[in-house]
Amino acid sequence: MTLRLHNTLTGKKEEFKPVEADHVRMYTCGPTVWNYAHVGNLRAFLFYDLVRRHLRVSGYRVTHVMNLTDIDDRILDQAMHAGTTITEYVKPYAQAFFEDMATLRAEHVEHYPRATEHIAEMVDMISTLLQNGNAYIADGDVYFRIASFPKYGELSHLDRAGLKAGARVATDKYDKESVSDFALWKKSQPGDEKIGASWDAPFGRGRPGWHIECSAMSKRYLGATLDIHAGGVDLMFPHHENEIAQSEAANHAPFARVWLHSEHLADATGEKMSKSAGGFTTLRDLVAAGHDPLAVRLFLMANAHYRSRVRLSQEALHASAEQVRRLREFADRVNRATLTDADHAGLVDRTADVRAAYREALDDDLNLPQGLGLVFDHLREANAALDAGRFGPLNKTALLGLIDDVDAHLDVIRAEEPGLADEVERLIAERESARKSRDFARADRIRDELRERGIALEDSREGVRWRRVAPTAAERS
RNA sequence: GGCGACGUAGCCAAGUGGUAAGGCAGAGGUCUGCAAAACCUCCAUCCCCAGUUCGAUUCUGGGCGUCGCCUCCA
Repeated sequence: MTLRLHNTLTGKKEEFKPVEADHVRMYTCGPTVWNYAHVGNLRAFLFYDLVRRHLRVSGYRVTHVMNLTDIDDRILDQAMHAGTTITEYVKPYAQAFFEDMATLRAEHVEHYPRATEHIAEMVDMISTLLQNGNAYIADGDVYFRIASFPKYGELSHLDRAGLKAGARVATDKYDKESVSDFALWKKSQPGDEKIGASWDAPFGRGRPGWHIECSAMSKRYLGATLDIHAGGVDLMFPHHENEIAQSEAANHAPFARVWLHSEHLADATGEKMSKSAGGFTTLRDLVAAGHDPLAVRLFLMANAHYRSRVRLSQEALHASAEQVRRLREFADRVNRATLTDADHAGLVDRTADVRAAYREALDDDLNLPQGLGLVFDHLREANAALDAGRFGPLNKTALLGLIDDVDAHLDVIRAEEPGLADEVERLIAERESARKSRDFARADRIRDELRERGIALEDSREGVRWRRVAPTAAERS
């Protein structure tokens, strides 16, 4: 069982081997905090979460860095219009990002560096590039000289000729040597000082270009060579390509050994969800519409393989919610099961098989959808054994193990429920006494009442159970 | 114009050279005071055409369709 990952650099699945045997250094492109993250962004972030969780399952120690881009053209524009500084402007969105990640149960990563707090590192790297002849100053701006880096285009498999033939390469309004040279440093513009977007540098006062932050910050926290660098497919070109050029030209070392790119989330019409295009959905929108964040998590992470496009839809979200419900229902059932002396031996064996197969699916380029399919298939057999009363201690142990394995990635099963409110408990007791006296009308009234408040009751041999469900339509309107 | 991906049941989706996981939705049952949950049963021949092969959904070529990147973007 070895972990294999699809490396964009080679276009193939490769056995994963970090530089240091038991330690993985991973850098992932985080949010630009100029607005709320939309669910497409969140898909990428949850993909990172899947990667880091599975690396840990695989026995690695992980040092994971996710940057926050807190300076870029959009932020500058917005801060300018709002009449505030970029630092102030960005605050609520950075906070919202962390809230969203917490809501979606993404693990905290080791470092969340912000671009504006690492200007010194960027200035250093730009200086090096200038000294090495990989960069030049033109009219106060500093550009990377692509002609000095022959490997340029290797990641995105775009050749220079293709770039030039591109219909929409920016017109040469700057004094660049080549149209595709990109900015490392932009000289201060009139309004920049007022919004706090200007810094001193040996090559003139200004602000960093977009790409340099990732090169500088990854080096600062992880060193010159990363084991894994991940991001959305749209970052492949030019962002990641530029990172490679800057880092390798400055460090004279390979930048990232494995590149992972997650596919887009499409909106309901099938088009890429994009902030600039207007229509996009945030986590807050979905929650406000009554969707369970855990269902959103499962949908984004496991509805489809990370390298295939998915379309956001009510049906798919509902299907994910049902899957969460079934998994939790099952875990609960296993925990409460009345055990028999004899185990169901066949089931014990098959649970072990499924655990192994699940692990293999994840090891095969993180195929969580396939792994989950195996698990659901097995749930049926396990539930049948539970129904039949053939369920012993080994069965329980094995199945709890499987649940743990799955939840190591999904983290939707054992997410703690809010405590049982006293009032709910009282109403359940009340309903029980009504049922005993065969006053079913009253019993049903109580159950309906709770249902409207988002609590479903279920009667079973082991007694009454309750669980949280989406509030009914009557409740929401 | 260049590069690339995808097209599997009503919907989402995994997958393999030997006649296609799983989930949602739907139908019929078992169980239940009624429900719910759970279980049982049913529900596809994999866009089209040609080729390779004993055999292709899976390989090759062509076609049609959808989408992405080449520009800020997860």
